[in-house]
Amino acid sequence: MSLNQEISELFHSMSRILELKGANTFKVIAFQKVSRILGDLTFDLRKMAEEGKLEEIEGVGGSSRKVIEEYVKTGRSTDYDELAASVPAGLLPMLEISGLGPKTIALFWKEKGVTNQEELVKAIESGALAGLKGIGAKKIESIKQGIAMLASAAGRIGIAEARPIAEGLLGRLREMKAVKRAEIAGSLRRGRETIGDVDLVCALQAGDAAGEAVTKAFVGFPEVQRVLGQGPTKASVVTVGGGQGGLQVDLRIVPADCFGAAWLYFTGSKDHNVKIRGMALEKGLTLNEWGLYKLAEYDKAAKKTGEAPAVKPVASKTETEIYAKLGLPFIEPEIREGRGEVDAALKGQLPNLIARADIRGDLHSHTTASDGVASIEQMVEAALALGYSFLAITDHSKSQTIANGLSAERLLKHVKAIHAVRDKYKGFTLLAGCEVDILVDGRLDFEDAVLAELDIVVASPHASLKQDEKKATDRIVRAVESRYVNIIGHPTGRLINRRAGLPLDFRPIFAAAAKNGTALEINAGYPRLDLNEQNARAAIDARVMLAIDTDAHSTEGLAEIGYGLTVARRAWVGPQHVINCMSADELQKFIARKR
DNA sequence: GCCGTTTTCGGCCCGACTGTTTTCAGTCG
Repeated sequence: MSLNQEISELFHSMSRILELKGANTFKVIAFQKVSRILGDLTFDLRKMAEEGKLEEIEGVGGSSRKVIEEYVKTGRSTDYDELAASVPAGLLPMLEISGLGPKTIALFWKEKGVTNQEELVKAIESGALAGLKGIGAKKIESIKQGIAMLASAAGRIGIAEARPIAEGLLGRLREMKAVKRAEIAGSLRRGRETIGDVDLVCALQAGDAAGEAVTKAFVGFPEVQRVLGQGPTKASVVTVGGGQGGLQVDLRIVPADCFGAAWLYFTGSKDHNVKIRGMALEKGLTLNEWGLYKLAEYDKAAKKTGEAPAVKPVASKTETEIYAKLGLPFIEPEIREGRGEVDAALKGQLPNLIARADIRGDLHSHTTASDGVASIEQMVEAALALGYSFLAITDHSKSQTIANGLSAERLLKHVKAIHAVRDKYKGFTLLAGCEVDILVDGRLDFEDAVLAELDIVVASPHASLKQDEKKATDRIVRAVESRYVNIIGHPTGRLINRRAGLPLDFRPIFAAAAKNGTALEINAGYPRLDLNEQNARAAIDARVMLAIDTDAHSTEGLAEIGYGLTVARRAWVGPQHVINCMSADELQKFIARKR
């Protein structure tokens, strides 16, 4: 774990302990914010600490600065140690139990001596908790369910697993007459690589007060395994699919006139919402899921649960309109993470995010020559159908025996075959390449003389992914420095929720990549998505060029670039950062410059 | 704990649902 991650987790733990101790909520939130911001940083905290610049980080004040400085120097924090000693360590994991919050955990601890989850289960079974103030039979039952759910939950599930489930439910909602519009919100809309739950927002037809009927139908959909809550404006369920314990889906229903406000609100992130709500207050406005209102009018207006307040909003129908009234341009959902997007928007410095139309070709693909299922011609036809002007065929090298990797001899024959196909497609640039293995010590799987015959080289790590940081980093740097390597494919080799991948120190890698003109790949294939968004953003900050490739093994695979673009957009990447957005000529120059 | 061209003190986003309540606390998002 990197130093930044360690300190981020330290602050997370401190915020949790403070929560349990019933500390001022805003102090809890302040530490949570520090934790999140430090976790997202693209630069090293040690350097910031040494230069005395910690308080320049938004959210870091005097107290947090001291904690960080001490930790950087000594690897510990006396503030944290004191806090940790003040509550039983076993209480912290109990906060993960759904339906059980800090107040109740503290109550059980102080009144019944419950200090961990095991003791909680015993206390429930023995009936020891009955009779405590505010604790009835239903509450006990809900805690029991929460414990069972936690035990069966697989944690956050991947975006590619969650999206089909969400779209299935959306389809059913959209078929209902009372429903005017239904959309995905939350972290799924923002495109996070893993999803804790799915948020859906649904607008009713004008004048239709059928919210109750919609939630009733929703909780009865065949995908629904369990109903967690249900009212006229919202419902919460667990679906059958989506990991071992099912996937939680929250539906929120609003009148059509409030759709923009609700969509904005439920898309989040929480940090983004807090920021723009603060801006609203500064302008004498207040923003909630119903709309943006003049504060004075809003305070006086009649309000009923589940209904828009009885006052005309300043804006509410579309997100664009609400942003505009706050003095902001539209902010793309992928960057609504409280990572400086609102300040950038205010300064007119929002990034021009890369879009599907900017992609002119794919530089990492496989054919039947190794482990793909399509021929060279079929892949070219598929690329043409996508409107691409170039494609690189990059079959595996010899070490990948399991993937039918090519020997030098087979590779050179394959190059000839690719060039023969190339000559048939005028105006299209077909590159003969190879996805060459980066061996354990950073050498490549082919001699330079072989690589010199190729139009483009993608070098990727496939084996020995459990090296220590030093070895792994040296290995990748060596490949970056090779004059024949144009792209490092899936640099860490991680698989979301399955394999951590190489523990790389990216700073020397970025420095070498920028200096040598080697691009780093965002592999668009799920569950790779490697580089991830943090590393991709740090890469462009370090002036490294990126490639976004599908690593397609079929013609259909070539079309699946969406999640790669999502990672890039979340990393504030624009077309100017990505070699797949170059013209074929510029790309050839980018490759030639290195040799 | 953090923050500031209205503020160095006094705010900090806010609503829905549940359960245990006779008017609200806890939890969640």
